[in-house]
Amino acid sequence: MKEGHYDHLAIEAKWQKYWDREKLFTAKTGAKAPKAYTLDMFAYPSGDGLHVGHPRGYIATDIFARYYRMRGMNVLRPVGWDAFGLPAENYAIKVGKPPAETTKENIKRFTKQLKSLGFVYDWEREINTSEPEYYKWTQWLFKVLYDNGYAYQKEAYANWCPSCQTVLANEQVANGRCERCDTLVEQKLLKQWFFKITDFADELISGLDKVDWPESTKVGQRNWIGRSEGASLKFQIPNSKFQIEVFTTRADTMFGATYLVLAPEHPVIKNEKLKIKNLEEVAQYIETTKKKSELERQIQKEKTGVQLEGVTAVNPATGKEIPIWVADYVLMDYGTGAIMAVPAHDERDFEFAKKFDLPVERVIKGGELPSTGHGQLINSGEFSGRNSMAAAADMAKQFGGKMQIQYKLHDWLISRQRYWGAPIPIIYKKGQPMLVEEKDLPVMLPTDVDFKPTGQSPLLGSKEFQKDVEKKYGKGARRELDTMDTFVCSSWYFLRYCDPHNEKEFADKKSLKYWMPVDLYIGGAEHTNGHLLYARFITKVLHKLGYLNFDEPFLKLRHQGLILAPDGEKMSKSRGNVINPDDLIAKYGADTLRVYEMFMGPFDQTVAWDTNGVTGVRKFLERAYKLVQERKSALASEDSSVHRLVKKVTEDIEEMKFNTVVSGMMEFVNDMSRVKDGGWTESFVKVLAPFAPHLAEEMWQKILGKQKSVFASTWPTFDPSKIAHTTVVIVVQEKGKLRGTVNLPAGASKDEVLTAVMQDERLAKIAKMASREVFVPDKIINFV
RNA sequence: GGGCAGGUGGUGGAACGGUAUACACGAAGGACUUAAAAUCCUUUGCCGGUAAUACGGCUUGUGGGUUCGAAUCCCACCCUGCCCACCA
Repeated sequence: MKEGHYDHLAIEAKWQKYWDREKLFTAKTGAKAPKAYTLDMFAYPSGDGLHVGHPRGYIATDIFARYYRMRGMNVLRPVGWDAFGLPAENYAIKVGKPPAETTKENIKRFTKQLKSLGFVYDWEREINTSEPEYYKWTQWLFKVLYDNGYAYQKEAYANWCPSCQTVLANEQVANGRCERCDTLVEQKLLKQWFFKITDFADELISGLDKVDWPESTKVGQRNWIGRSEGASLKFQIPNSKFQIEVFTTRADTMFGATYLVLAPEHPVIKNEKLKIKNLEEVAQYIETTKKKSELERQIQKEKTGVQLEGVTAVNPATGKEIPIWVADYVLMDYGTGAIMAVPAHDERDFEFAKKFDLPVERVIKGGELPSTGHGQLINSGEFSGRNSMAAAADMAKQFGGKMQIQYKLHDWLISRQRYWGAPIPIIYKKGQPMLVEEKDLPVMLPTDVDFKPTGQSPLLGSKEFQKDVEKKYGKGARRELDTMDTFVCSSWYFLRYCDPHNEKEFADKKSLKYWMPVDLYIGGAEHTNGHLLYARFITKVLHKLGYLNFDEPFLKLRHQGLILAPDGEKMSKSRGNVINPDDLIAKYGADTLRVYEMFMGPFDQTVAWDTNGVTGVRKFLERAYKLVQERKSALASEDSSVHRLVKKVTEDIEEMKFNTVVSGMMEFVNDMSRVKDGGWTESFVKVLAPFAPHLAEEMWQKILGKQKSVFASTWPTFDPSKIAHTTVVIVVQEKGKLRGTVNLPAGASKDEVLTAVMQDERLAKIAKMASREVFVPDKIINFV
């Protein structure tokens, strides 16, 4: 057997059992020690298991949990399963077993994988969103929202995925396609349940100022919420009772509005009383846009449209009648689904006007058309001469409009026509919805269901589901058949972790007060406009209703970077480039995998997997193991290198610069191999411990002979006075170019440095030729 | 089109006003071995120069600027990745 080799399988199994037994990471609610709530975005237990990319974030939180523990903090590091939802259900359909069964199997497999990586989760707090003990409170949450007017039902166009056979929230549609299966999404008019997230739009924006999150994530949320200030204006259709309401951020350009444009879905078009002369042509246009819709909207943005013949509207500013068009560059989703077109000062309107030869009226002085900036108003009646920015509000008011704030954010559509989710706790009686009473929660998800999606809710055929409903709620009572979006389940799970087994409340106030908010949250950046927004919204609702004493759930958020396959592509089963952690753990050990993933590159950056790099890390661990064995009994005092190492590791962990922690430890081991001194071993094992916990525990207890876990020890401190080098290398430069170095005791004066320089013939020559020199103590002397 | 993050050896990256290329991978050579693997040792930015040293020059996407000194700060441009995208 080679030197330094260790039996990772035996060592890792042994210490994993030991940590379980010792319960070192069981969180204690109410303990005096400062709390550290360290959280991963919980996993959905898919059929594929973990690939090597998944644990990257978990390794980081595990490092923090162990590090905080050693710093004497009361650590909460919980684990659970986002078990409801489409991926789990689709997998179940694929293998032809009920999702409850496959989910259980998958969780078992995931659990084994997570344990094999040596993660110290507090398994006593494990939760599973698909179990009644959990979803009872998801349903309770729905009830709280409904009772307070934050949950409502409405008929509206909704994103329908024909493949998943369900509606989707806006956040689950990307480029007009279903985020899960990439199918083109259709618009369907349906009666659905919504959460009023738009009520919190402003708070969701302002709250971002008080959290420590990546700037890109904050920007992403602000853009998604899409707040803009403007005015709502009304355009009368002559000789009718119809008015077209538009939203504009540029009320100041009203005098330049030469036509109106309606979105194809605009309801007024369907009204027969409008007497559109070319109704057939219009209907045809609407039909074609519906078909092409999202697909052709990509980059080819050639404007199309049809005029509503025989119909005009009056511009309230000019009093002139202007034409009305239908065009798909106006979206029904945003504002009122209608715009006033100002071709002189808007690029899109300009393009449209050019194509269809519509009049262009300049109302702001200067610049080539279309000019989109502000400036002095012209051709604007009594407003001419004023600054456009300052005049906007006055103008809107003058012509019957009002100032208004508009958001891109829509209310959150939470109904799903799928089986594997929490049932919505609603009963219909004579078509009227009413809440299931709290004492009757949870509404159990039935098992007598063909869970394959059909477009109808799979719960439709269940007898079990409707059993006893009439007995409780009277004749004709029927349960709501849709289930909730899984993002509802995951919008509050971090609260449940504080008190996961509570049967009376979603979590008791004391536990919430003690643990929340989450101190460090790590997960993927893809959740920016989904989970992270929803979780903040739910927190704000519960805060407003007095259930919580904070209104931001995650104080510090960081995203781990993606790990790509060695070919530089995303890992996926279909590409066949997936690297499985199980194989690596079997061959090299969990410690090696952990350290390598932290060593690969900056934590938040995308990196490609390189299995060759893994062997380098394994070699490092073996060298370290061998060295600790050799030096354990050497008598010596700690020298400056170990103080420097402790400083570097401590500071870099805090900044999440794990890659340099590892390289720092590697350098240290390389240096120490040349020194016979052994006074550093304890501190070294301690700083290694969060990264390679099994090997460090082995070193600590078996080599250094300690009786207790290394994680029960205290994190080493460093003495700044011992860090300074006693001798320093001073760089000698000529006009900034390196010419040589001199070695001197630290703190040498300029004269002492000059004396040293003069002793070197070559450097002395340079010094004599210089007119002056720049001296930086202990660093550099530059002759100019 | 907009926003954000980046561009440093053959590769992942380090340094983020003060010796650029730490650490690791890969590659080359050597030791051990019948041999291979493993391990250990040495070399490894580019160009010139030399028998080999010595020695010199160049180099952090491109071009400017600030500075005694710039990968690092400022300006302009080019390229890559991610997110958003006809949002009125």
